[in-house]
Amino acid sequence: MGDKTNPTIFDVARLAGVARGTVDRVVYNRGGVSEKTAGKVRDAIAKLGYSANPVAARLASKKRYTIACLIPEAGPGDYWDVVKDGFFQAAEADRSHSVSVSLHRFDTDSLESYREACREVLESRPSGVVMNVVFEDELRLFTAELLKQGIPYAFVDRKVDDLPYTVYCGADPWDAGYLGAYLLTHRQQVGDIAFVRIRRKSPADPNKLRRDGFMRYLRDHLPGCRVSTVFIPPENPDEALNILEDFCRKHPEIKHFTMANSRVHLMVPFLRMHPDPERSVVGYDDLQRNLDAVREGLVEYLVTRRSPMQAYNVVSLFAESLIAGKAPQRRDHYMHMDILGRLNLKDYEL
Amino acid sequence: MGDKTNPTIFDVARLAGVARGTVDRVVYNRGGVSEKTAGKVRDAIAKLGYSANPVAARLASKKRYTIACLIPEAGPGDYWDVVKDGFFQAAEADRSHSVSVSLHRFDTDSLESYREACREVLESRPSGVVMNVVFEDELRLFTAELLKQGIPYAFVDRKVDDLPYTVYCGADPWDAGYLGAYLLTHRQQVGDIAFVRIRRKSPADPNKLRRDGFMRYLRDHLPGCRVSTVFIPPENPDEALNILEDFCRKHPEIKHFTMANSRVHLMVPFLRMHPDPERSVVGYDDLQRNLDAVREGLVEYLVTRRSPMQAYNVVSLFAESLIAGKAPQRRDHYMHMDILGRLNLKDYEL
DNA sequence: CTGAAAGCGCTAACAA
DNA sequence: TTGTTAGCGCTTTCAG
Repeated sequence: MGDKTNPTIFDVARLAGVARGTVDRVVYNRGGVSEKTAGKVRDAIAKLGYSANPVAARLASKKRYTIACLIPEAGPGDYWDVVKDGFFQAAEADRSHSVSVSLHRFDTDSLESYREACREVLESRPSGVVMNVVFEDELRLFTAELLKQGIPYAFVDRKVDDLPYTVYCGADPWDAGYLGAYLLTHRQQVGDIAFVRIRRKSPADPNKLRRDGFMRYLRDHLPGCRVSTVFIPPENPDEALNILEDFCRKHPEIKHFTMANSRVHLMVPFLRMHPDPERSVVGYDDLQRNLDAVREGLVEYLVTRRSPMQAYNVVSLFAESLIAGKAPQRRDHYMHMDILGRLNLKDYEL
Repeated sequence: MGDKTNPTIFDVARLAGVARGTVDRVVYNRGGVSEKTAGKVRDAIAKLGYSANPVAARLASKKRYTIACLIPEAGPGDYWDVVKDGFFQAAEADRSHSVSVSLHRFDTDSLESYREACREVLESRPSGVVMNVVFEDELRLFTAELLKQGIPYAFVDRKVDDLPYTVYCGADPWDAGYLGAYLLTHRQQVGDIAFVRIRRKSPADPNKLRRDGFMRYLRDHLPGCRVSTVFIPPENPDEALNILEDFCRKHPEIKHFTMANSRVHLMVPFLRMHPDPERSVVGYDDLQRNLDAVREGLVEYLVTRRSPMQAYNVVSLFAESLIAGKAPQRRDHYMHMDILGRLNLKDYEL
């Protein structure tokens, strides 16, 4: 058990008969090295099993990386707000201050605002871009431009599979929907089900896959079950309350409710005013307001993944890959879906 | 927004009018500094808001820390085996190779073997000790000795609250039991319940708290419910099968089973041979064999926390604190309890 | 008790 | 295209 001290760039240089700088150049393919010497260096690296010491690299490097985050606008405590926090936490966790994060937001109801945000991102000449998928066609145009400019990008939450992104962190929305349906109906006497949706101005529909998964579970396990949809406005609690009350007057037999988006907390006023021990509600995502609703017993289960951690992960993995100058070990990071109920809420945190 | 470059040890030294080495001495209270200069240095540190750059520290430091892990013996894939993997992963993740881990195991049925293991640990003169709680009285003696020798220690999984440990990572076993009872009985027509236990040679009972939590839930929510206990041998699958078959012949009405330890997989042969759609089984801990049982539909829910990650966390937090030479930011790290069912198993991993 | 200085392994700017 | 070298911020040894 000799000194298990790792080979250094110096050892490689000596073995290859070149200077340390040259080794560095080939390790990070910075170019400007003849194929012949590069080969010698690569041989030496292989022979010694060398891999760069990231601690030393970070200390020596003064380079700064800026990651542009292109995500939807959100009010405080909303899903994308929490995600944003995760981004910044990752940047702050980098004690060497070599990575920073910039935010570019758009209105999910306005393609024009998305275009504008993309333009902004491009202008800021970032080292990389982290984004979500909303307007897929436009996004393809955007990534084409990024590719042309040599700017790598990563996806959070949703992705477009056939694009050459660097990393992805997220949970499969279809599976989440499927699980949600299970939690809502399993072991239950189930009549019909109410699917509560958000009234939107645009036809964008970010939660389609969750809904599909949900419906698929029902088709598989409760073929006779009927689903009624009801739309509520996100910005007007009173109106939402009225609509839900109205809906329940018309469908007094419906005891099972779900929402596919992250805002099941919008149902809270209604649920609070009309308690019903037979009712079950299942929602998604770990917003504080949703957790509160579970704690209060208004929502039975939440299907979640750690959204801040998910966001944290993309930027740290992405940054790592930028700094290391190479693709990450693993490209897709599927987050585990958590089942959150009143009894396992206590120690749920980032 | 000038250069937000952090103050360095050099800045502090200059402001305090001392040498860098001296600053280092007071930062890590290495001693050998007059109170007067130490005061000046502390003032300078406060004024500049200085905090050491861990990247540089790690690079410069040649010191090695060895963490002795004192845990029960375990066969491959058993709970403590998985935990052990987490320990080693944490040591490996330390690219600077400054921390290493050593293993000291004992037989949970033998106080003498525990004493022997403690002796071993002491002889190895480790920088710190990570351990679990089995023989509490003996453990108190051991920690007293550690204290005397100035060796800090951390707890994993279980702890003794009133001891001056450095860190703890674990989940509250009582809460886990409470949650398990909920998952087993909620929304169900519940008759009596079978509590399957491991036959042990010694009176040690590591899962008492889980059982207490479980029982408490029943008392709170199903006061009429009766619980029958059945003991199976851990090392003899055939006998276990017979015992369970026998038990079920005598109690055909019992449809709800649970085990408080990590080895619900011991029931698999029985469950496989006697399928019953009305039966529910709830177990604990994320052993591969348990996950397989869930995947196969034999066990409905598992209450888990990420055991490898939990182990990984103690070691890295503990190591961090050893290296930094000070108590960690947070001492108790309660892990979130996961609810694992067939539908959210897919992306469950470290 | 305190200061000075030689690294840790790598990066990046400059020279050759 | 390649070599050289001055740091990055901290630790640690050796003098004083």
